[in-house]
Amino acid sequence: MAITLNDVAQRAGVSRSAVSRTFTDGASVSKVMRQKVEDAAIELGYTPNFLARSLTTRSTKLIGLVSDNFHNPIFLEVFDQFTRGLQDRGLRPLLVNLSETYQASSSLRMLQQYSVDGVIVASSTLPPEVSEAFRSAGIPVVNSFGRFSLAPKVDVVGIDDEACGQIAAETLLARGYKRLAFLGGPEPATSTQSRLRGFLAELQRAGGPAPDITFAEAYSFEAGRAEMQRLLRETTPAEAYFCGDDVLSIGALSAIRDHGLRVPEDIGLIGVNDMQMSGWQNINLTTIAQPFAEIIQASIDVIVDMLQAPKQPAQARRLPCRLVERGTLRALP
Amino acid sequence: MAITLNDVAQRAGVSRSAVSRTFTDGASVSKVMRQKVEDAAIELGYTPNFLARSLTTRSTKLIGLVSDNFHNPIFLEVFDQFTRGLQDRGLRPLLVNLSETYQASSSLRMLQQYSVDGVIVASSTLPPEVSEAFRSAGIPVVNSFGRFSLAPKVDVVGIDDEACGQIAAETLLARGYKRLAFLGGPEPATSTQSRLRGFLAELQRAGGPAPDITFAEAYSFEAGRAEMQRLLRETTPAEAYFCGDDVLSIGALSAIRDHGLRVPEDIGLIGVNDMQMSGWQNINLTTIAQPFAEIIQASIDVIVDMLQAPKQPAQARRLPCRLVERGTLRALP
DNA sequence: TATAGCTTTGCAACCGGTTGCAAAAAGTTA
DNA sequence: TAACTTTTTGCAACCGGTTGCAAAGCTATA
Repeated sequence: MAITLNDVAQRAGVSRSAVSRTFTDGASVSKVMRQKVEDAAIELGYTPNFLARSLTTRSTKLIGLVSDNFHNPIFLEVFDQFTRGLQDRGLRPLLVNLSETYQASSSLRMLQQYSVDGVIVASSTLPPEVSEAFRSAGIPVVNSFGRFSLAPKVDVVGIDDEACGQIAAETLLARGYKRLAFLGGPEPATSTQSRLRGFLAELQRAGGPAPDITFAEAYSFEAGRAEMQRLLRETTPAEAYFCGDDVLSIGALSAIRDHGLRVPEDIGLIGVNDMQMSGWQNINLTTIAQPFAEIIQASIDVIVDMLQAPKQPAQARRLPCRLVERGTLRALP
Repeated sequence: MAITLNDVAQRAGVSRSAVSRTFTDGASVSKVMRQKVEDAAIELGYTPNFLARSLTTRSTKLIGLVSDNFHNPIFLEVFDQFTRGLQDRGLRPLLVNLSETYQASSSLRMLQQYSVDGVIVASSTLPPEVSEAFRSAGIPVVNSFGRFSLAPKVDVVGIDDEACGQIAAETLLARGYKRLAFLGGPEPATSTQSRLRGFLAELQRAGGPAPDITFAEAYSFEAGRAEMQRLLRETTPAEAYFCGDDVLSIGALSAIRDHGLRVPEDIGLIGVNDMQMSGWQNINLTTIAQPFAEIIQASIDVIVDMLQAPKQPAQARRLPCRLVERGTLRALP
């Protein structure tokens, strides 16, 4: 059915190896030979079978892209950039959706069966064991948006969550907010914990007051809204909230406005991520930007390096965040 | 490095075929044999190589998922559901990002090289030639969210865009709006044209007035906002706008509010899609829902059917849309 | 023109599996 | 127990490629 190497060889009247060689760069073929083969190939519409090739070359150019984060709007940007970045380097993303029902272990087996060259685990919420399992299986892996650690078991590229908390604290204090609060993402998430730690440390250093601390159920609009509704109902709200991420902030924002209060006049809000939507004029969220492009670029670089020279010791990279000022905090005095 | 069939055969003291047979269902193996092989396989940690297998079985279980729509928030939901649906059927999505810089033709060649079993083109904006190229190459293909046609060249699953326009017209008229307008997506997009046609037809049928007609540059927040800003600046706005899609509507909404007008008191707005965000309380967009889940399910069914019995004549399926009432249109009188 | 050195080519084995076929083993029946 | 079925098993060829090796073909030098 499909045209194979043999067909081309026969048509061109040469050996199979000759055809193979014209299609692998760096191989030695004379001009005449190459011409004959290419003519035949074009005539027949031949394209080499990558998977058959992978059998001997031991490289499929397939990269497993696994994530559990198919609900947060930031992931549109993340997928877009990952797929483009991989494509640009001749790699192909094999997508794995690791939502509740799917076992991490079965995804490992599956990606093994497809002989992926490497795996990118793009998630800030999956436990480190997921990435570690790939590494133990001998598959190059990088955990994008993962947690920083000094002696990581797998390569990690992410932001400096503590610095992020610190920036939030500095920003709020500089604007004269006194009663501060932390409205984090899911409490067990390591990103939540690190941001909280950085936030508290900076407040303490600056001699600021201890903030209220609560957690939303998830990094989602609904969870942010629900938690803020609860806070407005059951507590005296703080002057300003440092929220777990942008989508959560937007949920909180909607709860505050529905409660008849104004942002930033009555309550200030600062998020994390700077997803595109946060810049929309009807949202206009002040936030701490994650350098998505850099994180993704670096993750791909790490994987590509591992493909060439595997087995370097694992390393965690922290990329800096930066404040993006918009309209949900009052101005500097 | 990796454990192969041979290793297991040797360890179990049986032939290669025996091992192969224990791992292909429907093959004849005795209990004793199977036990021996399975023991050896577990001991060695063997998993069959899917790609090597595909060489003879001619099935990779790989499905190309190609899209150019990595910016519209609806595609998060779409990707989530596609990946899960495919996974549930033992298929694997190989993602292709067909943004500006990438040629459709090169993606065809690439997917051919990876011997994908089929391709899903998930886009309402890519030209039909993209899907058709796959079909001519003999690869089963379905165009999800594509344009309906009576004699399609490839299988299509989408909504009834004309009915969608009709629903919009009925809805607006029923609420007593008089000066109506159409603020479509990109003018050349076939979805835009069909919705407009349905909209106009229904208005005419009902004896309503002819609407203003303009188009945004893209299905995006910025484009919707920019076009609505222009309309507010250069024209007397209509009483209600039927917008190209939700994200465009939200852009228009932000422009209207920034202009000091209220929705729905001064201007009404109805979108298309019903993406999750449209239900957020601070957006609360009245819209016409696309049945995403059904479209995706049907698309996967179509592909799966084609894998079993290829070469049915192509067919276009239209799934019904339905009105979702929220807060951007005034109430029924 | 003979010889050495380099490049090009084809052969055959291999990558990790599957599968048709015939021989061997097991199960039935008389 | 012999003859006949049916099931299980291994052999060997094949899927579509790559690659080490040695033979063949060229070019350059003496």
